[in-house]
Amino acid sequence: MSKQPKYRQVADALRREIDSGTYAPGARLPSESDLMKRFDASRNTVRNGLSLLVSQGLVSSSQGLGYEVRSHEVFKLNASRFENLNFPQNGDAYRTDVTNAGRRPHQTFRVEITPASADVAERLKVDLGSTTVLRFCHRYVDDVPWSTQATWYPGWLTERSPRLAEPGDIEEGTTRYLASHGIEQVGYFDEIAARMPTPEEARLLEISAGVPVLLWTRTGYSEDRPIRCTVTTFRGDLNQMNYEIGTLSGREENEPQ
Amino acid sequence: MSKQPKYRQVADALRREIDSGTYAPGARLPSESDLMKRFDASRNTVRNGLSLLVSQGLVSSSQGLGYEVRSHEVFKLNASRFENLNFPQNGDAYRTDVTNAGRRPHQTFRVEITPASADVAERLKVDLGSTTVLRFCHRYVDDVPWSTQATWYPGWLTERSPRLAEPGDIEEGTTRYLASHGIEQVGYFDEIAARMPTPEEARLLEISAGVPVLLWTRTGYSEDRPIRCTVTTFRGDLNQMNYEIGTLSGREENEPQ
DNA sequence: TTGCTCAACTTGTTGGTACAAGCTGATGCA
DNA sequence: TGCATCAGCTTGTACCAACAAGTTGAGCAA
Repeated sequence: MSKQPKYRQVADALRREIDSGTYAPGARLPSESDLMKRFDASRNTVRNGLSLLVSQGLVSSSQGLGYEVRSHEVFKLNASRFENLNFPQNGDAYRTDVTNAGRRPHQTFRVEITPASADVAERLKVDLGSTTVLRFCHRYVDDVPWSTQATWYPGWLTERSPRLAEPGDIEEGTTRYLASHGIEQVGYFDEIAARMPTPEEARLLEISAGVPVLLWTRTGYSEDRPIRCTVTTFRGDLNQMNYEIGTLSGREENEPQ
Repeated sequence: MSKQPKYRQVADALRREIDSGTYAPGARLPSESDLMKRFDASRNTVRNGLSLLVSQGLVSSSQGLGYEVRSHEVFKLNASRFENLNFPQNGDAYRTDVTNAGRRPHQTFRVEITPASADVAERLKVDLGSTTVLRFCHRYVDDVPWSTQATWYPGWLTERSPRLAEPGDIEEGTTRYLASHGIEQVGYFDEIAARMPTPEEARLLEISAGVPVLLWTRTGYSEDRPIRCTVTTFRGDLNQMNYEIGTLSGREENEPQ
C-alpha cells in the first residue's frame, strides 16, 4: 500500500489536515505522544515527521508548549514607489507605510565608516577597500523584528553631504536630503534573492526554522554614477515585494495619499 | 565552557569550515562515522547537526554518497525588461535569455480551461469560477528543472485572440501575439514572495531540503483592465530577479542587443 | 577485455531509553 | 486572599541498536 516511509506519512497526514483547516493557523497540533499512538510509531519517527513540517515553515515548536500551526500575515512593500520623489511622503517610506497599516514602527540605528567589500565596491563603482559610509538600520513592527537594512554611500558623496556620515536619523529621508544637495537619484537597479538565513540573520530577525529571508539589494544612480547601495534583509514569511510598472488601469489599493 | 548543545556545535564547526573554504562547494564532508569520532558524539547527534546544515541549504546529502557542500550559481532574470516591447526580442524572453547565457533551454507545455480561483479572479477582475484559459509551462535549463509558469487569461480575452486557448506554443511570444490583436500590455503589477516549497513544488523542481522558492506573480494590464496573470515559481538557489527603474548611468551589462 | 557479483562503504529509517528543561494549573501554606 | 511549590504535561538533547538501501570499487569469471 504505502511505499512512503512512516515519518513522511505522519508529515503528509498532518499537512493535509493543516491545509484542510482541521488545524487552523495558530492552533496546536496533538502532542508527540498522541501522535505516537495515532500512527503507531516511535517518538523518533513522529519527531522526524514533525521536523519536516517545521523545516518547511508550516509549524513551529517550543519546549513545554507543543507544536503550533504558523500563521502568516504578509506585509506588502511597494518597492517601485519606495523612495520615489514623485510620490511625496513625510520622512522615510518605512515609517509611513507601517503607520498607515495601523502598526507601530520602531528602529535602531548605527553609522560606521568601513572599507568597501567586493560586493559593495562593484555596485558603487569604487575601488575595493576604499572608504564608504555604512548606515545600518534594524527595524521592528509592533516590536517584532522585521528587517535589517544596510546602506553604503561612496566616500566622494559623503564629502558633499556630510550629514550622511554623522550618527542620528535624517528626518526628511536620505533621498530627499541628497536631492537638496544637488544629488538626485534618477534610477535604481534592484536585485531580489531568497535563501535560508545565516545563524546571525536568524538571531537578528528572530527567525524560526523553515523560514527563508528575502534579500533586496538596491543600487541607486544619479545622472553620473552610483550613489548608494542598500541591502535589506526581510523575513520571508512576513513580507512581499511589489512593483508597479507602467499604467495600471483600475487598481485602487496602495494609491499615494 | 560551551552552553550550546552538542549537535549545534557540530553544525557550527562544519559551517565555519565551509565558510572558510576548508570544504569548498562541491566537496564532500567527512562521513557520519568520521564525525562521530571527531566530535565524540553518537550517530544521531551528528545527524542532527548535519540535518541543520541541510535544512539551511548549505549542504545536501544522498544515500550512499555522503554529504556534499552545495554550490549555487544564480541565474539573473531582468524582470523589468521581461516582456517589454521596447526591448525587441525574438520569441519569448526565457529562451533568448537562456541561450545567451550559453545554456540549453527546454520546456514542456500544457493548456487548460479552468474556472478562476479566488486569487486569479481577484487579480483578473473576473467573477470567481468564471472561465479562464491556463497556459502552463515547465522550464528546464540544461535539463535541470528551473521554473514552472502558469498564466491565466480571462475568458473575454480568449474570444478575441483564439490561439491562446489552443494547445501549442505561440512562436512570436504571447505579448506580441496579443499586441497584434490590438491588446497591448501597457503596465503590470509584480508581486514577489519567498517560502519553502510544497511537496508538489519540490517534486516538480527537484528541490532538495533547505532551498526556498521564489514566487513571482505578474498581473498585466491593457488600457482598460487586467489581461493576464502569470505565476512563476523559481528555485530560490538558482535564480535572482532584477529590476531596472529609471536611468542607470554606466551600467553596461545586460544591455539589449 | 568485458561483465558480473559482492564486500564494504555510505546515508536512510525505525525502534528503544533516559534525562533536561519549559510551561501550566492544582494544591496547599501563610 | 495571595503566593510559592510542585506534579504532570509538553518538547529538547543524547545515547544505543538494528536493518534497509544506494554507491563504489575490487576481484573473479567468461
